[in-house]
Amino acid sequence: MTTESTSRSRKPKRGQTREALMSAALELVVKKAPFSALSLREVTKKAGVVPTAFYRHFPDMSALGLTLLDESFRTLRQMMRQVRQQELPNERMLRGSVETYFTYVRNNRAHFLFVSKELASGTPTMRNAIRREIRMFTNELAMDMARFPFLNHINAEDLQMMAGLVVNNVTALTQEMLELEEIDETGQQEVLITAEKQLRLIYFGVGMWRSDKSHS
Amino acid sequence: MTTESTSRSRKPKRGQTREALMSAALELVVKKAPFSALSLREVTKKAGVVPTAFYRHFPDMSALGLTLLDESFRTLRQMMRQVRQQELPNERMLRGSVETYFTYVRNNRAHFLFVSKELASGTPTMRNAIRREIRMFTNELAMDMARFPFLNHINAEDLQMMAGLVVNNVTALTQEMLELEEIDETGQQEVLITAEKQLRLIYFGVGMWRSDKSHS
DNA sequence: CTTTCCCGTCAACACATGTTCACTAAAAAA
DNA sequence: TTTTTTAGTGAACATGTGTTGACGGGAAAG
Repeated sequence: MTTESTSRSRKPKRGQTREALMSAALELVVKKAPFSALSLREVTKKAGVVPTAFYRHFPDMSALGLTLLDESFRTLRQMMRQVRQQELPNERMLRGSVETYFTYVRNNRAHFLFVSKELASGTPTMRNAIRREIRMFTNELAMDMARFPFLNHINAEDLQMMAGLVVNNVTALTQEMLELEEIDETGQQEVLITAEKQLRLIYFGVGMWRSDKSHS
Repeated sequence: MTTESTSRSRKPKRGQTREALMSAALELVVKKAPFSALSLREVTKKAGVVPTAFYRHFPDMSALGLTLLDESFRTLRQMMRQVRQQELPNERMLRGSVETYFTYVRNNRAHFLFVSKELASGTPTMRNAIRREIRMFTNELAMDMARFPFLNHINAEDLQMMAGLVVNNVTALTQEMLELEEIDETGQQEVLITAEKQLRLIYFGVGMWRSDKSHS
């Protein structure tokens, strides 16, 4: 027995209350409302703890929110790393990346949902943090693309634009996927196929790119 | 004098309270929080009316929300109509459409912001209504594209996919634009340029589209 | 051992919230 | 005109909220 688990109203829960608070909040966000609509008491109740215990771990709700955001970012970066270390771009790579990505989304619904909601409805602090993170992803993607042989005739600015296009779409499709029931296999498969098609269009459509008339 | 405007604690405000409530709520959403975080009393206070007066116009807050959504949709459809009745696609059309669209966004910040926030953080009812509306837009766009001469070799399914790509991106760029300060002219100009570039890539990149190997 | 400190509990507060009810003045209908 | 309907007000309620303070048990440090 590791923690003397009588499980019944034992008082000090050995630092695991903090995590209980975090996952309680996360659950509530997933199945109820934006984080800003959660009340401290609500969270502590769901965590099985008295309201005042909250202050032992966080100064206030917004601190909890930022911690949750950090945790989500860790998930996101881990995903990014895994997607990036795919091999160089042959025809198959695209499908592979898309699949690993959306598998990640499925396995981390809560975090993706949290970020997605906060991006639109969070405090300015949160929104900025998320948008900064997304901009970082975009930059990394642009750098990766610069290494693709069939894209090496594209200048840096256009690569950035392309990467933005990709990220915007993946983001949108992610939100679409998150709206689906977890059971809806066919729906999820459709999103995946759409994603692959759209990315294919972006990647290979860029081949037409040549110096054209208008704009500076 | 039309409405006997002594303006000072005059009692019946002739049906204009309803609108006051709506725009009060809209303002609060714009500069404070998601709609779900607004309180009835907060709204009535901002509207300059006693809390109980609310019930003369709406059964509860969620009804106000739906009304606000309706109003926003009217704005959105009007915009769509105006963008659609642009001429057929020469090189200039793209820029023209992009400009009219984002002008609309600028002139209706509140409505676009409201919809954008509710899409992510609203009640399921709201989210579904918005997604349905967006799907409608996408379909109309696909139909419009079908009439473009240089796209008439694309089958319906791919057109739908293309339209989705366009809508996803415009949505994302809209949110980006809404994050900018209203004064930030250069920032807004940049978004506009990016938009045009990205759309150009989508529209003309599709020229490469030919029956290729993989996927069903 | 004793002391310290972490961490959960309980009681209590001041305040904001949604909603009710009865009341009334103006506008509209008769 | 009189009557009815519409749309505002005020007092009052039960409940939910963030936060404070003093208390105490168990784990870790001395």
